[in-house]
Amino acid sequence: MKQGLLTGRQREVLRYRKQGLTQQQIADIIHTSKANVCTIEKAAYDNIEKAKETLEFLYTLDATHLCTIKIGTDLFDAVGEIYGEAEKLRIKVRYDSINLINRLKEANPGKFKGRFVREDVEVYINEDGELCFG
Amino acid sequence: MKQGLLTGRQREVLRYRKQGLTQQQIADIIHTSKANVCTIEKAAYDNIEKAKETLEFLYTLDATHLCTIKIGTDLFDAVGEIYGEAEKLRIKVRYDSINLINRLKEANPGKFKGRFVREDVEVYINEDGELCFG
DNA sequence: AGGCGGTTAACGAAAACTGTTTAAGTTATT
DNA sequence: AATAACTTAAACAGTTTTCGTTAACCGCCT
Repeated sequence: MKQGLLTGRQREVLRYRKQGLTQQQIADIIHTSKANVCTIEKAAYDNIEKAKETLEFLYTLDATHLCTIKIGTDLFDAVGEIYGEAEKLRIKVRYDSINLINRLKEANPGKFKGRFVREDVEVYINEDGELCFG
Repeated sequence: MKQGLLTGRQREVLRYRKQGLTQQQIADIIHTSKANVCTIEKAAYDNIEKAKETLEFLYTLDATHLCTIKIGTDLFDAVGEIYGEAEKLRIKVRYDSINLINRLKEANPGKFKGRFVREDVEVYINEDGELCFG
């Protein structure tokens, strides 16, 4: 039923969508509700997103540990720490402060509350200055 | 904890492995057994494989439905059917009989028993003669 | 033979995922 | 304004993953 991340249902829906069918038309064909088709389609795109992120991680696996942002840290201090540590390694970070904060928040939304870090965040950097968080 | 397909544990193990540590060394660091490190690493590679397959599917999403191999069909008849239908569409299949059978079996091992099909198999083809099965 | 690196199988518990339905909400088109 | 297309959220039951343990197994090396 499953190849890769996508269930049989999800592949089915994506194919019909590629053919230009509406969610209602697909629902009729596969004998379910249009709401369900919507859910399945959404789940499919979530899975595709996950697949991309996974391979993305592989490409940044050559990164080395830069520092740990401790719980309770202010985001602006975290940025300073990251720049400081990167400088020690003589690596130029690929992001300015603003983008760095955005990347931090996007990487793990649950770990941040306003300006503060709610859980330790590991920071990794590769020789190109690309960052990733774990 | 999860980004993409990989759990935090899995990313952790992959990073340490990239640094050249043995499973036993990693087990000591993360306080578990080497058997567990092995399992986690294997699961990580399974997930990476899944991610690749998922994106692979996306690239073949432009395929159109070619035919349905009905349950109980002999594999060799299935091959004939696929060639026949492809010819109707004036598309040259990218595989000879042998490779076609291999691709069929690999695509969904559970659906085949010896020379026979145990479950309906949908066959799709794109304009390059590339096949995929659902 | 014994140590080391790696793998596998079996099993339990907790967590996450899947397909559905129902119901309420957009947005776009006519 | 009305309809169609689409989105979202909550809740459910069933299934699958994940992490961990224990114990056994293989190949290689000195």
